Amino acid sequence: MSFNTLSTSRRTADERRERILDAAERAFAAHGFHAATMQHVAEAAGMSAGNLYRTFPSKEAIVEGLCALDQAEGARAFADLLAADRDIVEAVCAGLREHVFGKPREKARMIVEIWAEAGRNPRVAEMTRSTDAQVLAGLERLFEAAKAVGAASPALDPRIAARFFLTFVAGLFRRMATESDFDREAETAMAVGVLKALFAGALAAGASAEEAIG
Amino acid sequence: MSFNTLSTSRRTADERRERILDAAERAFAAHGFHAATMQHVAEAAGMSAGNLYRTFPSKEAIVEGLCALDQAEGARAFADLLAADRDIVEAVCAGLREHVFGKPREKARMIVEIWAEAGRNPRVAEMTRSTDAQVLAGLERLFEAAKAVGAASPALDPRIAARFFLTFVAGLFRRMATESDFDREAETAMAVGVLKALFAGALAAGASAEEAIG
DNA sequence: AGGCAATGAATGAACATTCATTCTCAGGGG
DNA sequence: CCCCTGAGAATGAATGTTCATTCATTGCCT
Repeated sequence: MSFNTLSTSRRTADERRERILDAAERAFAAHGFHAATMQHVAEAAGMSAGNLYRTFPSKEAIVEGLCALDQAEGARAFADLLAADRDIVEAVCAGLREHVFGKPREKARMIVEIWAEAGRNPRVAEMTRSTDAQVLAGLERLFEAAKAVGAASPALDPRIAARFFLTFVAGLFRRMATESDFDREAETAMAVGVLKALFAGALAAGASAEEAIG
Repeated sequence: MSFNTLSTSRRTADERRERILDAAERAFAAHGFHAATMQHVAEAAGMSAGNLYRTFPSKEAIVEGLCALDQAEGARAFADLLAADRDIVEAVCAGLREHVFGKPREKARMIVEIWAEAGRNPRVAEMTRSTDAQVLAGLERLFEAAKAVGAASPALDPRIAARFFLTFVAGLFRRMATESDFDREAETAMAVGVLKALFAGALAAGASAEEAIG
């Protein structure tokens, strides 16, 4: 029975961990990492403050656990994108709809909070760096694949396109986080337009400048 | 002489204010608004903690004063842009070089910090909202002017282009803030490419999708 | 002297963390 | 069937620290 006991305790420990991180996400999104108290987190999790320490050794551990979770989630969303078998442009649009515009406002706030924390906490900085690198590499492969099947202009530079896309999506999150009247419909339309222009080769090095006036 | 006395005391009060906000910027960029202490700010300003209260009524007032300053600075940078008499595309590139890529990393961190703070402090939220609105309106006028003089494609939608540009620049700041190896040269090149494509009409509603494959 | 600036120790509140205590519940013996 | 026991889970009051804010005091300039 030691197996059973172990697996049971494992499971409940994981559940508790998940429950606390879920609560922490709400508390931290509302107050920020440093202004939120352990009381806030405990209240959101429906348990006492002291009990949090049975699962996490410190407040900072909760912060870092949450950052890791969010980063992993972002990376997973991109992995889904790469595995898609549909039309590539369509797949990217769908990913944007679901994993960017589909997120609640608090999620965007949490992401901005993590960016700020990355500026001070080296462990969090390393998490964002590593996720960025993963996403950039994935996007690069995606654009290469799109070129290979003719879904993207041959003039497209995959590396530059990947950096552009990452930048653009980051900007979308910042605007979702701070604009209370963020218009998801209108912004989705803009994003789709941007994507199509990107695949059409608008960003190809130097080439587009000529078309401007002529 | 009451005039003199008044203006003298005004000036020194303003100087002190400026000096404190300058110090606060450094302290807050390093620790974040909530983890930075009044001691940190005082030390950075070269004065005692108690003395800060002769100029600001509270820590929060310093935070808000700093946010206001940064937002005003951003708005001013855009105003410069609008007043330029050069080629419009060139002026925008120059503005980007100076007011985005030309800023030190801490400035970008400060901006991300302000975004995070806007999520909790309504007064800060209002500041960012108002600056965004100003910048959006300015950009819209800029794109309209560019179309009028033939510097931008007639197909360009100024409103959409303005929203896109704001999003893109926000993403650049986020990446400057978090990427320790941010390559200003390479990113500037990318940004210039994006701008040229934008002016060339790449974002024109629907039109660009067709060019993609054909 | 006298007022203005600045100091830094003192105050009190807020908070992360700890820990003695209480609760819960599964199992077993009467 | 009921009571006991003990171990893991959970509580919440206590602890010690950190920090914003205050204020009595000191220095400085005219």
